[in-house]
Amino acid sequence: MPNDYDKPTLQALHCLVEHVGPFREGEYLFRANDPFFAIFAVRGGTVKTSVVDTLGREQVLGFYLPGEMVGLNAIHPDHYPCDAIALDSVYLCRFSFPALATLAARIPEIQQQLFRLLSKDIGTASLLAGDFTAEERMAAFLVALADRYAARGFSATAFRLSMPRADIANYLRLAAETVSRVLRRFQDQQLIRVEGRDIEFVGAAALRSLARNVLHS
Amino acid sequence: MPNDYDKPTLQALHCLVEHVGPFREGEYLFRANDPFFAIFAVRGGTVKTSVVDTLGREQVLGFYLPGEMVGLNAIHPDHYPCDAIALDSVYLCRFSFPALATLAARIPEIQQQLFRLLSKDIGTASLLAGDFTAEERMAAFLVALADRYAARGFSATAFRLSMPRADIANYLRLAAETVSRVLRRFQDQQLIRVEGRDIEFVGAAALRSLARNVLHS
DNA sequence: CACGGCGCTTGATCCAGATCAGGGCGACTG
DNA sequence: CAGTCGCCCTGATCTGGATCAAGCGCCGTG
Repeated sequence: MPNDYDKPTLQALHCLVEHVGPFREGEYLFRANDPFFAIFAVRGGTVKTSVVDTLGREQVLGFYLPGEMVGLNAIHPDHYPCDAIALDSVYLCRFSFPALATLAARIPEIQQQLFRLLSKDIGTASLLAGDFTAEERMAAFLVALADRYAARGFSATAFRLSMPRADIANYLRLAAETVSRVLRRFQDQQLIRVEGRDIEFVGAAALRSLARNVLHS
Repeated sequence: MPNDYDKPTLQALHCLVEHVGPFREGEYLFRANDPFFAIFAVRGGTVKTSVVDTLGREQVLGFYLPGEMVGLNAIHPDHYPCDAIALDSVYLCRFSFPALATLAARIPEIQQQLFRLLSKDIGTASLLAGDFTAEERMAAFLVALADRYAARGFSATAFRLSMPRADIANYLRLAAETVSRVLRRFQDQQLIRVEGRDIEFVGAAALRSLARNVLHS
């Protein structure tokens, strides 16, 4: 979250936040249909959200890195519409939503920030929507991840994927085999270096131009 | 918008709303990158939103029926991220967003309602995201439309599509030819009756069961 | 250290839906 | 009312990515 609030605002926020964790890999932060009561900011680790349909098939909705908010899509239905699962060791800040909404009414900056977070999620949700090629989707995924890491002060050219190939594939609506093949092709074309879950950008510009159409023109 | 607000709330809302229109078929309500200043409620007609990528190809993001809100996804980037185009004769209510946000800070019900509208859009944005068959997507589209019409007091079993096939196809990430073929198949299977843009549900239950997985299980 | 199991890769085949091509029909327009 | 232009339908072919089917390296476990 932005850190340019004034003193009393920070203090108020401090009162209603609660540190939770660690969650271990595979643990649920919340499950679909749990009653909605709080939103979460990731402090450390990575979270994935997903729904499972009638019966079995999982659908990955998103990944959340440190500094990002989980649970905003639960405000409307008033219960969580998806599962949230730790991909590694996850630490969170929990914000009671009723308390936060009350605070938002008193402090316009908070309200504004919430509006912005919500509105932003509408945009990112429609990212994976288009009909793009496997290459475009993969490039967009990598570039978006890099940018999000960069925004938090991590390296934008080398990082480690915290999710298995199967989850990436599912998220991008591809088969795991296709993810493998596309990554290999990218490596052959000197766009990236891949080693297991470690990614290094070599031709960031070319990668970005592939991603351009997806990251929504 | 919900109509169970108390008197002073209604009065306040009344002050910052402005009736605009009519817009004629093909006219723009706003364009991508226009500065954000207001959100709109559709009073009559149908609006589609879309983006066009570097150069040419249009991507339809959504359709808005009477009673629905357009422009919520512009709050975050602070300018409209898409075009909004009238599909027929469109009448709107325009809400200045700064004024609305100020009001929301005074009246918790308004704030809550805005949060809900925003959160709801996150959900619907991820509807078309899954990897579903052409049949599932089409069924989901028809059922969702019917439900939205029903929610506004129109018939849930017979309605007129206000958009051309090409827009439906684009929205569902299908080819226009596929839309044609699927509609015909539905008719052959006694699920619907189609005549040009007029749709009538015959086997609503079967249609719903097709749509079930998409309308997100 | 052998044994499984899991995550990842690679190759071969298959198929849903895109694309290409053509035709019909209703609505404006001169 | 003939001509044109959109929009819609239908058939034939093509293709990107799914699916099927192995193999391979790595790690935890008996």
